[in-house]
Amino acid sequence: MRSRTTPDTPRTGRPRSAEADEAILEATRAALVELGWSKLTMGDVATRAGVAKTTLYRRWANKNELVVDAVAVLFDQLELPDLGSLQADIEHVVLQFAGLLERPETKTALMAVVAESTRDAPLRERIRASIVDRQKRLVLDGRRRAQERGELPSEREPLTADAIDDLIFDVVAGAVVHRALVSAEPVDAQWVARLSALLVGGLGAVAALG
Amino acid sequence: MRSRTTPDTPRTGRPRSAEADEAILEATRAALVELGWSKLTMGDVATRAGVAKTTLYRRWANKNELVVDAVAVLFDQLELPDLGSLQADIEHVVLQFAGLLERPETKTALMAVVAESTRDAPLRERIRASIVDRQKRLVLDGRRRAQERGELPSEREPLTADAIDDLIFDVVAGAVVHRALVSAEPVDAQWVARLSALLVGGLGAVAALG
DNA sequence: CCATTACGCTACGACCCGTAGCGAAAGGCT
DNA sequence: AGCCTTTCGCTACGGGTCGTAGCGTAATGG
Repeated sequence: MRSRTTPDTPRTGRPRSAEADEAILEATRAALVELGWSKLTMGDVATRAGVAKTTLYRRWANKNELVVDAVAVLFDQLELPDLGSLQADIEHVVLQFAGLLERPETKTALMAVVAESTRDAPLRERIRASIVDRQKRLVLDGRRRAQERGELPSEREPLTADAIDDLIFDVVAGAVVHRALVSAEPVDAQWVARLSALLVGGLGAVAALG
Repeated sequence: MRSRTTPDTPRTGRPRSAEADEAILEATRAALVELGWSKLTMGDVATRAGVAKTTLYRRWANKNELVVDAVAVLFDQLELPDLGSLQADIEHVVLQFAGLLERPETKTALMAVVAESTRDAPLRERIRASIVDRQKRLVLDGRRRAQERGELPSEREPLTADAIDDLIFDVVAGAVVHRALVSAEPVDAQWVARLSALLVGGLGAVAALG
């Protein structure tokens, strides 16, 4: 966590209510499901959480940061069990990610906060730290495992390896998001099978570039 | 075009001002550059366009539809010149698309309207018709040319061919958008070269699935 | 018991929304 | 020409949200 506006925890005075924290985040998710991003208001969230509006503003400066924190915890579920092959690992994590994007909270919130982040560097950093990096770690773990199995060669140039990791991440995450939110079509097993085949088949060609 | 709210063009009465139309769309783009999506207001756009606020609402029901129309024309620039090879065609169109996403108008607007469209089916359809389909046609043209050159086999199953088109489209568009807006890193020639190598190398593996 | 901070509550100015009502302008129709 | 119809600019309005200020009260630590 460690993300909301808590610059220096004071050692004196009444402490912040942890129950209020969780109630606010839960109320935010509920409001996202019910109203969506654009119709969600701070006053409504406060009412749902049984909390005064001023209590919200003591913790989050604006709607953007509140929603990022409310949605971020959902991405903690993402895991990468070792299924024995690169293709199986890819398919599993893609289906997991797609499952998250099916949820109405994330569907309406994720794109909205990313859109806002194009003009708000601190927000972009907050999203990166609490959501994006968590996904990216799965790519790194997947590549490491595939190398240990001998499915992928160990890249000699660390700079190139990083660039390929970045590419894979943008391709996988971007494709799933685009399929789910822009094309608005289901991320089903067949589509995932084709995507992972494309990746596994294409990785060799990319590595050959050097 | 043919997108704004003009259900049945009446043949009587004072006609709508075409100058006002263009002034409003231009003012909308300017406001997007200067203020971004979230701080753009209908009143401000009207003032910039030198037009009354009521004139806006006679044409567009809300901010979402106005912004979609204002941004859509930018996507008319996308073209697919025949560069002689599939890889060259891919790299060219990806760089073109990335150039569009670099512009502050599209950067702030595209994700925002897509986010809104998750709860607004008519808006989603409007985006699809005026923006997404225009991009997708490039994919179809590119595949047809590659087949004519003998770079790609002609798929026997039309259903499979459509599914692969969909996949390619989501992968390319999704990867570029994710790279530009989420990872917030440049879509430069080297990244594009790796992406197109991944695609060209992986297409064979996907086709082998049947 | 005192300093300090969080809390709930109320109230407030500022802003934006979307619409109504008006008189004037700009076309088509006969 | 005269009439009809629709658009235009303008003003004004109720309704809603924002983010903050001010207050008295509650909950900690020294």
